Amino acid sequence: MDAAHKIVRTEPAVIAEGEVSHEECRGFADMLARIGDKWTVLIVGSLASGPLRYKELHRKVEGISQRMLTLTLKGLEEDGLVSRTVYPTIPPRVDYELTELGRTLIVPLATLYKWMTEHKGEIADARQRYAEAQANKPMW
Amino acid sequence: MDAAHKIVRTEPAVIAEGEVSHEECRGFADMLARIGDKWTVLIVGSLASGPLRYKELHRKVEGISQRMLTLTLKGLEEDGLVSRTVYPTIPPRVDYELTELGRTLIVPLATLYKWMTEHKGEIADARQRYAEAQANKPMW
DNA sequence: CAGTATCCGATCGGATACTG
DNA sequence: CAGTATCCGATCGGATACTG
Repeated sequence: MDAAHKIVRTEPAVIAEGEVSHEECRGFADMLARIGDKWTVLIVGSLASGPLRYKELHRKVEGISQRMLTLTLKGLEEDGLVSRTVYPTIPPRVDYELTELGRTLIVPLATLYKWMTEHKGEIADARQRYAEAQANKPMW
Repeated sequence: MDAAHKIVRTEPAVIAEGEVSHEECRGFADMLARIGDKWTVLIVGSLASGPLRYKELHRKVEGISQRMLTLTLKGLEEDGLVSRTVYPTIPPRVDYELTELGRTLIVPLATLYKWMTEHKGEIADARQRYAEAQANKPMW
């Protein structure tokens, strides 16, 4: 059925100027679920300056629960963005570090971060205007 | 209490090389919840090539429910990223269009998109390696 | 056409207690 | 120290029916 699927796509290449196929969008959205996740970004940001131990991360990423820290790190490790190194000492020590792939992610995240810092004022203004417009709408 | 808050921050400026304060990170994370949202990105991408009506968006962003389309558009409008224009005809017509601010968002999203397309192969490989490593771990 | 309202299962994610 | 396991309320988000 994979073959049948391929036959249908008779004109695979150019879709339109700047347009993106449905499948590509879905893949994009799926990856975004990981990359765009709040804790993921905070953890990657924390590891940007060098490797950290589990507890150091827990302290640095304020507000994260053990559960979310562990789960998010597992996801990052699975995606090859973070490496996990166990030192079999007593007490045990585990270091987390960005992989080469993980370090490349810092660039687009920094771009996003820059956009946010540059436009957060405008967004705050827009929200206020929106709130006022909403408040003035009902007539009573 | 806002004043008291300010007095505490006696050394506001430089935090460290590349470091970001806790509050900044939180704001970053909060904005990410909007910007990094799956439907938000898909809608902004759909509107990148020009304004669309509600139903056109519904068709273009495959798989979105009316509920999520409406809610996400409201959020984007609230943040000033999308404008909503109502034509009081019968039947009604409503156009959604990226604002100037919304159009600036395309740049960082394109950067992220580029990163994903460039590295999705590596991520897929990493996932496979991880899955195999997991499968080989238990000894039975 | 462009929504709104309601219901309701699924996932998220914190809190807490326990473990190699 | 670096987790795992369990519980459980909160939010997410689809499906469906209805409306100006």
